[in-house]
Amino acid sequence: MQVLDLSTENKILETAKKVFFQKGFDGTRMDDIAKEAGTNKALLHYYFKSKEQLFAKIFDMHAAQILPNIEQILEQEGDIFNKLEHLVHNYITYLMQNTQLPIFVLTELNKNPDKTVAILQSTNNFQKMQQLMGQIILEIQVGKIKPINPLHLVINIMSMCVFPFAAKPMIQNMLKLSDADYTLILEQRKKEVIQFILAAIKP
Amino acid sequence: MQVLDLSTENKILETAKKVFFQKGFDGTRMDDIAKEAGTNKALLHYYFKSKEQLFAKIFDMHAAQILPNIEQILEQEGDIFNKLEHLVHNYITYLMQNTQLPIFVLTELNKNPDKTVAILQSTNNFQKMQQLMGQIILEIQVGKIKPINPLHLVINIMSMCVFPFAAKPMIQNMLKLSDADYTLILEQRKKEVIQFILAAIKP
DNA sequence: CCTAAATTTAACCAAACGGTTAAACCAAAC
DNA sequence: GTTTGGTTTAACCGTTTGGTTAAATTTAGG
Repeated sequence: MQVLDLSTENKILETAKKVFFQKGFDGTRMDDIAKEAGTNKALLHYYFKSKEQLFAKIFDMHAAQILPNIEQILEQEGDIFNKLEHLVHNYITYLMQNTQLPIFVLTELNKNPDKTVAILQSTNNFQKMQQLMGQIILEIQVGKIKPINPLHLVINIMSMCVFPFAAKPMIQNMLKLSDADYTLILEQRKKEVIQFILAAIKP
Repeated sequence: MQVLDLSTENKILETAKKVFFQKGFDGTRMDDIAKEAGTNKALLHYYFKSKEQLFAKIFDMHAAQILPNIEQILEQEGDIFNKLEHLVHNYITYLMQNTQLPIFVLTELNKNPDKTVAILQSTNNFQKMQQLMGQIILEIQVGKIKPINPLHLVINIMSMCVFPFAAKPMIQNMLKLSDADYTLILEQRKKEVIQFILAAIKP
């Protein structure tokens, strides 16, 4: 939930996010956004110049959030296991409040990989990832976790957290799950996923 | 690679697959397909009636392949660990030859979840999944694998296999990997993923 | 108030789009 | 060689789309 800023410009941004998230760039009509925002097309162009620029604004504002907030995790107390537990828990919790984010970002990034620069700029996530992976290597050397390629560990963690959101319709159909079932399962995964990971890496 | 059937109809189908996979339904123009197939728009309508029908044909022909071939796996010899190893290996190997398939299917399925019916029809995958999960439950009772919710195990396996294909641009950027690096990593995952899974579920 | 700037609206435009049509082409059957 | 059927083409059509424009309305400063 967020406080409503009813200025026209913000109303448009809010609506544009909603529509772009649902239908993607190509599937979205400027008129759709205008009507749903209770205004008209010319207004969108007045405030945001073009469809491309409006989309870019929405994308830039949200795309980076598909990555886990590693900075916050690294600063926390506790051992590596505690940190990973927080990572998974916070990550899934955030995605449950932004269920459309993964498929939106993944789709648009795939269609135009150059836009990845935007994600890179906003957070210097590469260094954070390097830090996390460095920490994993240290723990391996100390024998606190099993030898494992940290690259694959990181990819595994992201996969298990993000994929169930991007693949909801597929998994739901494959396993015949209702919407309520699925929400429940996502909720369970906050614990299941970290259990699975710890079982895999604890010596 | 597949043998070329140079009949116009097949040339169109081949090209349509390529373009739809790259740009999705909304991003694809009938003219794009026509030109790339070395023909013209009227031909597409002559053979396939409408954009929707042409797309439906492509989607129906390929969508089901995003699910792992469980049937083949269940029939194989060896214990559950061997079966899972084959599953992961075959699955990743197949996706490496169809890298665009996951993002294509996931995107279109998300935009129109009703189409999931098509996947359901072609393979009765639900029963196969139930069989696999039943087998997992049995192994748990015998104490051959740790107690784990088979639903989450199945989701974890699919996640770790499929996600790296759907999220290639994101992961590549996040970890600063070249295309060659990434291919190598996907190749490694044929072994890494099953290792990770077995470490997590072996008692 | 009055004015000037910012905001909002409705009408309009050209290009792009999916789709149609009628004629041309071409191979096999007679 | 002519007919017949499927195949291919170029030209065309109506609608939708992103974008523009000029006028109308609201807001803020003097």
